[in-house]
Parts: sequence; C-alpha cells; structure tokens
Amino acid sequence: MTLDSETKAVELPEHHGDELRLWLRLLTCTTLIEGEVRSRLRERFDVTLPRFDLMAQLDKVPEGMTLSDVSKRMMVSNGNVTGLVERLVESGHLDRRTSEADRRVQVIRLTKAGRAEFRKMAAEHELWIADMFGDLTPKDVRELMRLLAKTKASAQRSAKARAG
Amino acid sequence: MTLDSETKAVELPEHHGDELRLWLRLLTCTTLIEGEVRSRLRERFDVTLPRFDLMAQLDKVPEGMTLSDVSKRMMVSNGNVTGLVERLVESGHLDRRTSEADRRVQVIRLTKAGRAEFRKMAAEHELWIADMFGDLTPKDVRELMRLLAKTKASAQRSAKARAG
DNA sequence: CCAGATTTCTTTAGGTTTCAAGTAATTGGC
DNA sequence: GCCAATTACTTGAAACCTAAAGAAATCTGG
Repeated sequence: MTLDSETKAVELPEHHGDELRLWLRLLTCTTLIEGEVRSRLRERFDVTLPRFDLMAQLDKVPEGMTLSDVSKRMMVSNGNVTGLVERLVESGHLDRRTSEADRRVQVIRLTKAGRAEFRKMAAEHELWIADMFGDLTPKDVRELMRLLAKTKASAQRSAKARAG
Repeated sequence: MTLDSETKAVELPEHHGDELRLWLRLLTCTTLIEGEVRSRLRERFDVTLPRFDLMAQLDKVPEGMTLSDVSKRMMVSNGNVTGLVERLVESGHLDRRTSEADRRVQVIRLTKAGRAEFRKMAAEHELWIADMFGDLTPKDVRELMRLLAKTKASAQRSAKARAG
C-alpha cells in the first residue's frame, strides 16, 4: 500500500469527523452546565430549570408576554408552555389573563411574589454561571461569543434551507 | 458624576453579565442544533434522539456495555436508561443479557439489524452536522474545539468543588 | 464466615417534552 | 356579510427524564 492511497483514503470522501466531534463537545459542555444548574436550583430553591427559565423570560418584560412569545423564546412547543404556565399560576408565581383585544391570547406576567423569588434565584444563578466559566479569560469569553454567534447563524441557515 | 465613579460602578460589583450571556448563547446553539437533529431523525427515520444517542454509544463498543456505562457516558440517570433500553430491546435494536461474572450487571449490545439501521442513520446524521457547522472555517472549528475543552474543564472544576 | 457497606439495576412519583389533533377567535378575500 | 384560512391555545398519548427509594448481588473488614 502506497502513501498516496492512504492519504487519498482519508481526504477524498469529504471527511466530516471534525464537525461531529465539535458538536459532541458542544453538547457535552451544555449538558454538563445545564445539569449542574438543575441540581443547584433544586437543592437551593426547590425549583425546576424549566420553571426558572420561564420566569427568566418574564422578568425581562414587566408588561407580560403571550404564551406564543414564551414558546418561541424558549424554543419549546406550545403545549409544553401551557402546562408549565398552569403549574406556575397554581403556585402563585404567575398571573394570567385573557387579552381584551384578542380573546385567543393569554397574557402572563410574574406576580410580585414571583418576581421577588425569581430575583433571589437569578442573583445566585449568575454567580454559579460565572464560576463555571471562571477559568476562561475575558479574551476567551469574547472569542467564544463570536464563534458561537457564527455557529448559530450557520445552523439557522442550514435549518432554513431544509424547511424552505 | 465623575468618570471615576462611573468606571468604578461598572467594575467594582463583580459584574458577571458576560458569562451569563455566553451561557445563554451556548444554550441557544445547542438547542437549535439539537432540535434540528431531532426533527430530521424523526422525519427521515422515525427515531427519537435519545434512541439514536444510545445506539451511537453502543456502536463504538461491539462487545457491549453495562447500563451504568451507558448512563455515565450519556450523562443521564440510571432509571432513564432502564426504560430506553427496554424499548430498544422490544423493537429488536438491542440485545440484552445478564453478566455471568456479576449477576447485577446487564450487558447490552446492538443486534445485527440494530447496527445496520444505526449505520445508515449515522451516515446522514454526520452530513447534517457538517452542514449545520458549514459556515465555520477549519480554523474556527479548531478554535471552538479548544475553547469548549477549556469550558468543559472549568465547569467540571466548579461542579467538583460543589460536590467536594 | 458474615454483617454492613457498596454497587447495579429497577421501580415509583412527579414533571417535562414532543407531536398531532382539536377548539375557539380572528383575519382576509370576495 | 360570510366563508375559508390562519392564529392562539389546549388536550391527549407516548416518550423522556430526574430524584429517591428499594431489591438483589457483590465486596470488605473483621
């Protein structure tokens, strides 16, 4: 077997192993951090991650959002949001009312108590995240931000091409 | 207000917003790609992502793995693996037997049919991933690999410190 | 050997998640 | 005005997932 044939064997058939390894590494990082956040939220505040995420979306918009807005922002299905909101209204964290202008629409907001509780959790959450990324230099952080933005755009282009 | 006090206001209270934004961006990328892979797997092969992931683990080890191994590698709970394996044995993709040496241990392997089906799916999957990361240059890929490795190590350090 | 600790896996309860189908309200074309 | 299409949300079925408790087998230090 010549060196040529070996080299060809590796390079010719469009070897995409690097991207696959990159994807697995990205997934590992996310799973690792997400699992840690999930554990700490349960341990410290007895709250689930999806509930925290939903409250985080609402905290940014005091006037409230529709269920569809939440669904899009969280990138989860509509049916999922329905159940999540139901439980958070039940527990008093969320306030929900039907829109006057369009009675299909449900507007949800954090209650006073819900907002207070979220702010407490968010403050600690931010420290956890800072600690988990703590070994990265400011330059690393900037560079990672840039590359992930590029990755997001690339994935969106690919997703659109399929759907399109 | 002097320039000094403004500068201090930003720098003193250990503002960790950058890391939080980085985390959200990381999560967005992963969710986006994962959702796309999930859709395509369902559409093309009528298979769920968790099943694909489990088969991917087993494909790497022809002699099979224990449930605990799978659980660790996939970073999911034991109980979760029990159910997943049950359904994949049911559908004929997996073979399962109790270890002779240690009767607590269940060893699972891909069946011939399961392996054949997985290989078909994996080949397309690799192309999807390559396309989704397609706008990144080889240098981008290398740099992202490096930064994610650093991120993983940092998160593990933080997780360990808590559990410690 | 043997009692206690550990390991491996299963079970249970409670949530989360998707997809698909269904209901209700609104919009747009005619 | 009226009907079809669209939009917003809910419901139902099945799968996925975790945490915690439990069962069975193995290991360990007397």
